[in-house]
Amino acid sequence: MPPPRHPRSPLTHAQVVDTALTILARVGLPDLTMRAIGSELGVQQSALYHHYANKQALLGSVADEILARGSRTPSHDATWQERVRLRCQDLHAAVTGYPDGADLVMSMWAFGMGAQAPFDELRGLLADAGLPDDVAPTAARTLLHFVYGHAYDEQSHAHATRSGIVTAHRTPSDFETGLDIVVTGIAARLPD
Amino acid sequence: MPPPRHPRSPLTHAQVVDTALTILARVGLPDLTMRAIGSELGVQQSALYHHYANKQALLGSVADEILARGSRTPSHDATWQERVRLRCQDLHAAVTGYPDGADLVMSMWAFGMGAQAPFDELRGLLADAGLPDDVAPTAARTLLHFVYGHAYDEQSHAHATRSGIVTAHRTPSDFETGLDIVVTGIAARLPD
DNA sequence: ACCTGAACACCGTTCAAGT
DNA sequence: ACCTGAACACCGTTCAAGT
Repeated sequence: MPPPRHPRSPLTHAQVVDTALTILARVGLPDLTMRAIGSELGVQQSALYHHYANKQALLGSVADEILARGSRTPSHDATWQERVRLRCQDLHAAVTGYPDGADLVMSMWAFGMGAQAPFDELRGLLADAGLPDDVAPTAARTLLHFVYGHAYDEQSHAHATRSGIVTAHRTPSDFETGLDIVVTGIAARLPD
Repeated sequence: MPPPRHPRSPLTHAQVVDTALTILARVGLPDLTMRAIGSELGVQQSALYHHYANKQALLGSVADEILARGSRTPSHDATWQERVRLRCQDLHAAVTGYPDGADLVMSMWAFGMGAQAPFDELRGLLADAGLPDDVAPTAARTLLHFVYGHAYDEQSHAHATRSGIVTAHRTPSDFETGLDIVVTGIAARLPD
Protein backbone atom coordinates (compact mmCIF):
# COMPACT_ATOMS: atom_id res chain seq x y z
CA MET A 1 0.00 0.00 0.00
CA PRO A 2 1.90 3.09 -1.24
CA PRO A 3 1.44 6.16 1.02
CA PRO A 4 0.22 9.52 -0.42
CA ARG A 5 3.51 10.40 -2.06
CA HIS A 6 3.20 13.34 -4.42
CA PRO A 7 3.08 11.79 -7.91
CA ARG A 8 5.94 12.70 -10.29
CA SER A 9 7.95 14.45 -7.56
CA PRO A 10 11.49 13.03 -7.69
CA LEU A 11 12.67 10.99 -4.74
CA THR A 12 15.00 12.81 -2.33
CA HIS A 13 17.76 11.16 -0.32
CA ALA A 14 16.04 12.35 2.86
CA GLN A 15 12.81 10.55 1.87
CA VAL A 16 14.67 7.34 1.13
CA VAL A 17 16.68 7.41 4.36
CA ASP A 18 13.62 8.25 6.49
CA THR A 19 11.65 5.42 4.91
CA ALA A 20 14.53 3.00 5.42
CA LEU A 21 14.71 3.96 9.09
CA THR A 22 10.98 3.39 9.49
CA ILE A 23 11.24 -0.07 7.98
CA LEU A 24 14.36 -0.86 10.03
CA ALA A 25 12.49 0.07 13.21
CA ARG A 26 9.57 -2.14 12.23
CA VAL A 27 11.19 -5.31 10.88
CA GLY A 28 14.95 -5.19 11.45
CA LEU A 29 17.94 -5.35 9.13
CA PRO A 30 17.34 -8.73 7.43
CA ASP A 31 13.96 -7.54 6.14
CA LEU A 32 15.19 -4.09 5.14
CA THR A 33 15.23 -5.02 1.45
CA MET A 34 15.38 -2.80 -1.61
CA ARG A 35 11.93 -4.12 -2.51
CA ALA A 36 10.55 -3.15 0.92
CA ILE A 37 11.98 0.38 0.67
CA GLY A 38 10.70 0.87 -2.86
CA SER A 39 7.27 -0.48 -2.02
CA GLU A 40 6.98 1.78 1.06
CA LEU A 41 7.86 4.74 -1.18
CA GLY A 42 5.36 3.67 -3.82
CA VAL A 43 8.12 3.01 -6.31
CA GLN A 44 9.85 0.08 -8.00
CA GLN A 45 12.99 -1.23 -6.28
CA SER A 46 14.97 -0.46 -9.41
CA ALA A 47 14.18 3.25 -9.02
CA LEU A 48 16.45 3.36 -5.96
CA TYR A 49 19.47 2.63 -8.12
CA HIS A 50 19.00 6.01 -9.75
CA HIS A 51 19.84 7.60 -6.39
CA TYR A 52 22.32 5.17 -4.87
CA ALA A 53 25.03 3.10 -6.53
CA ASN A 54 24.02 0.04 -4.53
CA LYS A 55 22.44 -1.10 -1.27
CA GLN A 56 25.63 -0.55 0.73
CA ALA A 57 25.72 3.13 -0.24
CA LEU A 58 22.10 3.52 0.81
CA LEU A 59 22.75 1.81 4.14
CA GLY A 60 25.76 4.08 4.66
CA SER A 61 23.42 7.07 4.62
CA VAL A 62 21.08 5.28 7.00
CA ALA A 63 23.97 4.66 9.42
CA ASP A 64 24.94 8.34 9.27
CA GLU A 65 21.39 9.34 10.09
CA ILE A 66 21.23 6.98 13.06
CA LEU A 67 24.44 8.48 14.45
CA ALA A 68 23.42 12.09 13.79
CA ARG A 69 20.49 11.96 16.19
CA GLY A 70 20.58 13.15 19.78
CA SER A 71 24.07 13.88 20.99
CA ARG A 72 24.08 16.01 24.13
CA THR A 73 26.44 18.96 24.61
CA PRO A 74 28.76 18.68 27.63
CA SER A 75 28.87 21.51 30.16
CA HIS A 76 31.79 23.92 29.79
CA ASP A 77 33.54 22.75 32.94
CA ALA A 78 33.36 19.07 32.04
CA THR A 79 36.62 17.10 32.18
CA TRP A 80 37.79 15.24 29.09
CA GLN A 81 36.74 11.99 30.75
CA GLU A 82 33.22 13.31 31.21
CA ARG A 83 33.11 14.53 27.59
CA VAL A 84 34.31 11.18 26.23
CA ARG A 85 31.89 9.26 28.43
CA LEU A 86 28.97 11.44 27.37
CA ARG A 87 29.78 10.98 23.70
CA CYS A 88 30.07 7.21 24.12
CA GLN A 89 26.83 7.00 26.07
CA ASP A 90 25.03 8.96 23.36
CA LEU A 91 26.52 6.79 20.64
CA HIS A 92 25.42 3.71 22.54
CA ALA A 93 21.91 5.10 22.87
CA ALA A 94 21.72 6.12 19.21
CA VAL A 95 22.88 2.75 17.95
CA THR A 96 20.66 0.68 20.24
CA GLY A 97 17.72 2.92 19.31
CA TYR A 98 17.09 0.85 16.19
CA PRO A 99 16.99 -2.95 15.84
CA ASP A 100 20.32 -4.18 14.46
CA GLY A 101 21.58 -0.60 14.65
CA ALA A 102 24.97 -1.67 16.00
CA ASP A 103 25.40 -4.27 13.26
CA LEU A 104 24.58 -1.71 10.59
CA VAL A 105 26.76 1.11 11.94
CA MET A 106 29.70 -1.19 12.62
CA SER A 107 29.87 -2.64 9.15
CA MET A 108 29.38 0.70 7.43
CA TRP A 109 32.09 2.28 9.55
CA ALA A 110 34.53 -0.59 9.03
CA PHE A 111 33.99 -0.55 5.28
CA GLY A 112 34.62 3.18 5.16
CA MET A 113 31.12 4.00 3.93
CA GLY A 114 29.90 6.72 6.26
CA ALA A 115 29.60 6.55 10.05
CA GLN A 116 32.97 8.27 10.46
CA ALA A 117 31.85 11.34 12.41
CA PRO A 118 32.05 9.62 15.85
CA PHE A 119 35.65 8.60 15.23
CA ASP A 120 36.66 12.15 14.32
CA GLU A 121 34.87 13.60 17.35
CA LEU A 122 36.40 11.15 19.81
CA ARG A 123 39.87 11.57 18.34
CA GLY A 124 39.42 15.33 18.66
CA LEU A 125 38.34 15.08 22.30
CA LEU A 126 41.33 12.88 23.11
CA ALA A 127 43.76 15.14 21.27
CA ASP A 128 42.40 18.14 23.21
CA ALA A 129 42.93 16.17 26.40
CA GLY A 130 46.64 16.00 25.55
CA LEU A 131 46.88 12.47 24.24
CA PRO A 132 49.81 12.15 21.79
CA ASP A 133 48.97 12.09 18.08
CA ASP A 134 50.26 8.55 17.63
CA VAL A 135 47.90 7.10 20.26
CA ALA A 136 44.76 9.29 19.97
CA PRO A 137 43.39 7.53 16.85
CA THR A 138 44.07 4.14 18.38
CA ALA A 139 42.33 5.15 21.59
CA ALA A 140 39.33 6.52 19.68
CA ARG A 141 39.01 3.25 17.75
CA THR A 142 39.30 1.27 20.99
CA LEU A 143 36.40 3.24 22.44
CA LEU A 144 34.29 2.64 19.33
CA HIS A 145 35.12 -1.07 19.29
CA PHE A 146 33.83 -1.26 22.83
CA VAL A 147 30.70 0.84 22.28
CA TYR A 148 29.65 -0.90 19.08
CA GLY A 149 30.71 -4.34 20.29
CA HIS A 150 28.68 -3.97 23.47
CA ALA A 151 25.63 -2.70 21.61
CA TYR A 152 25.96 -5.50 19.05
CA ASP A 153 26.01 -8.04 21.88
CA GLU A 154 22.93 -6.58 23.50
CA GLN A 155 20.95 -6.57 20.28
CA SER A 156 22.05 -10.05 19.23
CA HIS A 157 21.10 -11.21 22.67
CA ALA A 158 17.59 -9.93 22.03
CA HIS A 159 17.49 -11.89 18.78
CA ALA A 160 18.82 -15.02 20.42
CA THR A 161 16.33 -15.07 23.29
CA ARG A 162 13.59 -14.49 20.72
CA SER A 163 14.71 -17.72 19.01
CA GLY A 164 15.03 -19.62 22.28
CA ILE A 165 18.82 -19.56 22.71
CA VAL A 166 20.10 -19.17 26.26
CA THR A 167 22.83 -16.58 26.79
CA ALA A 168 24.33 -14.77 29.74
CA HIS A 169 22.39 -11.80 31.03
CA ARG A 170 23.79 -8.29 30.82
CA THR A 171 23.46 -5.89 33.74
CA PRO A 172 22.44 -2.30 32.93
CA SER A 173 25.67 -1.11 34.56
CA ASP A 174 27.70 -3.47 32.39
CA PHE A 175 28.18 -0.84 29.72
CA GLU A 176 29.26 1.78 32.26
CA THR A 177 31.79 -0.57 33.83
CA GLY A 178 33.33 -1.50 30.50
CA LEU A 179 33.44 2.14 29.44
CA ASP A 180 35.19 3.01 32.69
CA ILE A 181 37.82 0.34 32.03
CA VAL A 182 38.66 1.75 28.62
CA VAL A 183 38.66 5.39 29.74
CA THR A 184 40.93 4.53 32.67
CA GLY A 185 43.30 2.74 30.31
CA ILE A 186 43.40 5.77 28.05
CA ALA A 187 44.04 8.13 30.97
CA ALA A 188 47.16 6.13 31.82
CA ARG A 189 48.54 7.06 28.40
CA LEU A 190 48.49 10.79 29.13
CA PRO A 191 51.89 12.49 29.56
CA ASP A 192 52.88 14.27 32.87
CA MET B 1 34.28 -31.21 -9.66
CA PRO B 2 33.67 -33.50 -6.65
CA PRO B 3 36.91 -34.75 -5.02
CA PRO B 4 37.54 -38.51 -4.49
CA ARG B 5 35.16 -38.83 -1.55
CA HIS B 6 34.49 -42.44 -0.63
CA PRO B 7 31.05 -43.18 -2.10
CA ARG B 8 28.28 -44.05 0.38
CA SER B 9 30.33 -43.12 3.46
CA PRO B 10 28.19 -40.82 5.62
CA LEU B 11 29.32 -37.22 5.99
CA THR B 12 31.02 -36.39 9.28
CA HIS B 13 30.90 -33.02 11.01
CA ALA B 14 34.69 -32.81 10.75
CA GLN B 15 34.52 -33.24 6.97
CA VAL B 16 31.91 -30.54 6.62
CA VAL B 17 33.76 -28.06 8.86
CA ASP B 18 37.11 -28.71 7.14
CA THR B 19 35.56 -28.21 3.73
CA ALA B 20 33.83 -25.02 4.86
CA LEU B 21 37.16 -23.66 6.14
CA THR B 22 38.84 -24.46 2.82
CA ILE B 23 36.15 -22.59 0.91
CA LEU B 24 36.23 -19.70 3.39
CA ALA B 25 39.99 -19.37 2.90
CA ARG B 26 39.56 -19.38 -0.85
CA VAL B 27 36.54 -17.13 -1.49
CA GLY B 28 35.49 -15.46 1.78
CA LEU B 29 32.26 -15.47 3.76
CA PRO B 30 29.81 -14.08 1.15
CA ASP B 31 30.62 -16.97 -1.20
CA LEU B 32 30.60 -19.62 1.51
CA THR B 33 27.19 -20.92 0.44
CA MET B 34 25.47 -24.18 1.24
CA ARG B 35 25.67 -25.02 -2.46
CA ALA B 36 29.44 -24.41 -2.49
CA ILE B 37 29.98 -26.62 0.56
CA GLY B 38 27.81 -29.39 -0.83
CA SER B 39 29.42 -29.25 -4.23
CA GLU B 40 32.94 -29.39 -2.74
CA LEU B 41 31.86 -32.47 -0.77
CA GLY B 42 30.32 -34.06 -3.84
CA VAL B 43 26.87 -33.88 -2.34
CA GLN B 44 23.62 -31.94 -2.80
CA GLN B 45 23.21 -28.82 -0.65
CA SER B 46 20.11 -30.33 0.89
CA ALA B 47 22.21 -33.18 2.31
CA LEU B 48 23.82 -30.74 4.75
CA TYR B 49 20.49 -30.22 6.49
CA HIS B 50 20.64 -33.80 7.65
CA HIS B 51 23.66 -32.85 9.80
CA TYR B 52 22.94 -29.24 10.75
CA ALA B 53 19.64 -27.58 11.57
CA ASN B 54 20.55 -24.58 9.40
CA LYS B 55 23.45 -22.56 8.03
CA GLN B 56 23.97 -20.67 11.29
CA ALA B 57 24.54 -23.91 13.19
CA LEU B 58 27.08 -25.03 10.60
CA LEU B 59 28.88 -21.68 10.77
CA GLY B 60 28.91 -21.96 14.57
CA SER B 61 31.02 -25.11 14.27
CA VAL B 62 33.27 -23.36 11.76
CA ALA B 63 33.80 -20.48 14.21
CA ASP B 64 34.67 -22.93 16.98
CA GLU B 65 37.23 -24.61 14.74
CA ILE B 66 38.85 -21.28 13.82
CA LEU B 67 39.20 -20.42 17.52
CA ALA B 68 40.48 -23.86 18.53
CA ARG B 69 43.63 -23.58 16.45
CA GLY B 70 47.00 -22.46 17.76
CA SER B 71 46.80 -21.02 21.25
CA ARG B 72 50.20 -20.88 22.95
CA THR B 73 50.74 -21.91 26.57
CA PRO B 74 52.13 -19.17 28.83
CA SER B 75 55.25 -19.85 30.88
CA HIS B 76 54.66 -20.73 34.52
CA ASP B 77 56.06 -17.49 35.87
CA ALA B 78 53.96 -15.28 33.57
CA THR B 79 51.94 -12.49 35.21
CA TRP B 80 48.18 -12.36 34.64
CA GLN B 81 48.76 -9.43 32.29
CA GLU B 82 51.11 -11.52 30.19
CA ARG B 83 48.67 -14.42 30.14
CA VAL B 84 45.77 -12.24 29.10
CA ARG B 85 47.83 -10.52 26.40
CA LEU B 86 49.05 -13.86 25.04
CA ARG B 87 45.50 -15.20 24.84
CA CYS B 88 44.27 -12.06 23.09
CA GLN B 89 47.17 -12.07 20.63
CA ASP B 90 46.46 -15.70 19.77
CA LEU B 91 42.76 -14.98 19.34
CA HIS B 92 43.60 -12.07 17.09
CA ALA B 93 45.90 -14.27 15.01
CA ALA B 94 43.36 -17.10 14.79
CA VAL B 95 40.55 -14.83 13.71
CA THR B 96 42.55 -12.88 11.13
CA GLY B 97 43.90 -16.18 9.77
CA TYR B 98 40.80 -16.57 7.60
CA PRO B 99 39.10 -13.97 5.41
CA ASP B 100 36.10 -12.53 7.26
CA GLY B 101 37.10 -14.62 10.27
CA ALA B 102 36.36 -11.79 12.70
CA ASP B 103 32.93 -11.17 11.19
CA LEU B 104 32.07 -14.86 11.45
CA VAL B 105 33.34 -15.39 15.00
CA MET B 106 31.78 -12.18 16.29
CA SER B 107 28.30 -12.92 15.05
CA MET B 108 28.38 -16.54 16.18
CA TRP B 109 29.58 -15.51 19.63
CA ALA B 110 27.02 -12.73 19.97
CA PHE B 111 24.19 -15.01 18.91
CA GLY B 112 25.24 -17.63 21.44
CA MET B 113 26.01 -20.23 18.80
CA GLY B 114 29.50 -21.46 19.68
CA ALA B 115 32.67 -19.38 19.97
CA GLN B 116 32.23 -19.15 23.75
CA ALA B 117 35.50 -20.81 24.83
CA PRO B 118 37.56 -17.58 24.62
CA PHE B 119 35.15 -15.79 26.94
CA ASP B 120 35.32 -18.55 29.54
CA GLU B 121 39.14 -18.65 29.37
CA LEU B 122 39.58 -14.90 29.73
CA ARG B 123 37.07 -14.70 32.55
CA GLY B 124 38.98 -17.50 34.28
CA LEU B 125 42.32 -15.75 33.86
CA LEU B 126 40.89 -12.52 35.26
CA ALA B 127 39.21 -14.27 38.17
CA ASP B 128 42.52 -15.97 39.02
CA ALA B 129 44.15 -12.55 38.93
CA GLY B 130 41.85 -11.47 41.74
CA LEU B 131 39.30 -9.46 39.78
CA PRO B 132 35.92 -9.45 41.61
CA ASP B 133 33.21 -11.74 40.25
CA ASP B 134 30.95 -8.84 39.30
CA VAL B 135 33.52 -7.23 37.03
CA ALA B 136 35.47 -10.24 35.59
CA PRO B 137 32.80 -11.15 32.99
CA THR B 138 32.47 -7.51 31.94
CA ALA B 139 36.23 -7.19 31.61
CA ALA B 140 36.44 -10.40 29.57
CA ARG B 141 33.75 -9.13 27.23
CA THR B 142 35.53 -5.78 26.91
CA LEU B 143 38.71 -7.57 25.84
CA LEU B 144 36.81 -9.62 23.26
CA HIS B 145 35.01 -6.56 21.92
CA PHE B 146 38.38 -4.98 21.35
CA VAL B 147 40.07 -8.05 19.83
CA TYR B 148 37.21 -8.90 17.49
CA GLY B 149 36.45 -5.27 16.68
CA HIS B 150 40.05 -4.59 15.76
CA ALA B 151 40.30 -7.71 13.62
CA TYR B 152 37.00 -6.88 11.94
CA ASP B 153 38.32 -3.44 11.08
CA GLU B 154 41.53 -4.81 9.61
CA GLN B 155 39.70 -7.34 7.46
CA SER B 156 37.05 -4.90 6.28
CA HIS B 157 39.84 -2.50 5.44
CA ALA B 158 41.28 -5.19 3.15
CA HIS B 159 37.89 -5.51 1.46
CA ALA B 160 37.51 -1.76 1.11
CA THR B 161 40.90 -1.15 -0.48
CA ARG B 162 40.15 -4.01 -2.84
CA SER B 163 37.06 -2.10 -3.97
CA GLY B 164 38.91 1.21 -4.18
CA ILE B 165 37.67 2.88 -0.98
CA VAL B 166 40.21 4.99 0.89
CA THR B 167 40.44 4.41 4.64
CA ALA B 168 42.97 5.24 7.34
CA HIS B 169 45.95 2.95 7.58
CA ARG B 170 46.50 0.76 10.61
CA THR B 171 49.96 0.44 12.15
CA PRO B 172 51.10 -3.07 13.13
CA SER B 173 51.54 -1.84 16.72
CA ASP B 174 47.98 -0.48 16.73
CA PHE B 175 46.59 -3.72 18.11
CA GLU B 176 49.22 -3.86 20.84
CA THR B 177 48.56 -0.29 21.91
CA GLY B 178 44.82 -0.83 22.11
CA LEU B 179 45.29 -4.07 24.00
CA ASP B 180 47.56 -2.28 26.47
CA ILE B 181 44.88 0.37 27.05
CA VAL B 182 42.26 -2.23 27.93
CA VAL B 183 44.58 -4.34 30.11
CA THR B 184 45.70 -1.22 31.99
CA GLY B 185 42.09 -0.26 32.57
CA ILE B 186 41.33 -3.72 33.92
CA ALA B 187 44.36 -3.64 36.22
CA ALA B 188 42.98 -0.49 37.85
CA ARG B 189 39.94 -2.53 38.91
CA LEU B 190 41.98 -4.95 41.03
CA PRO B 191 41.54 -4.69 44.83
CA ASP B 192 44.50 -3.91 47.19
C1' DA C 1 16.32 12.97 -15.54
C1' DC C 2 13.55 9.73 -13.46
C1' DC C 3 11.05 5.66 -13.26
C1' DT C 4 8.68 1.06 -14.94
C1' DG C 5 8.55 -3.76 -15.83
C1' DA C 6 10.74 -7.63 -16.55
C1' DA C 7 14.40 -10.33 -16.37
C1' DC C 8 19.06 -12.48 -14.60
C1' DA C 9 21.71 -14.99 -11.54
C1' DC C 10 21.65 -16.15 -7.47
C1' DC C 11 20.25 -17.38 -2.17
C1' DG C 12 18.56 -20.65 2.25
C1' DT C 13 15.34 -24.05 3.14
C1' DT C 14 11.84 -27.80 2.52
C1' DC C 15 10.23 -32.18 1.14
C1' DA C 16 8.64 -36.17 -1.39
C1' DA C 17 11.04 -39.86 -3.12
C1' DG C 18 14.62 -43.09 -3.49
C1' DT C 19 18.35 -46.59 -1.32
C1' DA D 1 19.67 -43.18 8.29
C1' DC D 2 21.29 -40.71 4.60
C1' DC D 3 20.94 -38.50 0.35
C1' DT D 4 18.78 -36.89 -4.38
C1' DG D 5 16.22 -33.84 -7.24
C1' DA D 6 13.23 -30.52 -7.64
C1' DA D 7 10.81 -26.98 -6.05
C1' DC D 8 9.51 -22.60 -3.11
C1' DA D 9 9.95 -18.06 -1.79
C1' DC D 10 12.89 -15.02 -1.81
C1' DC D 11 17.36 -11.74 -2.76
C1' DG D 12 20.46 -7.55 -5.20
C1' DT D 13 21.23 -5.77 -9.57
C1' DT D 14 20.74 -4.66 -14.57
C1' DC D 15 18.60 -2.75 -18.51
C1' DA D 16 15.67 -1.75 -22.39
C1' DA D 17 11.80 0.97 -22.71
C1' DG D 18 8.78 4.58 -21.61
C1' DT D 19 7.68 9.78 -20.04
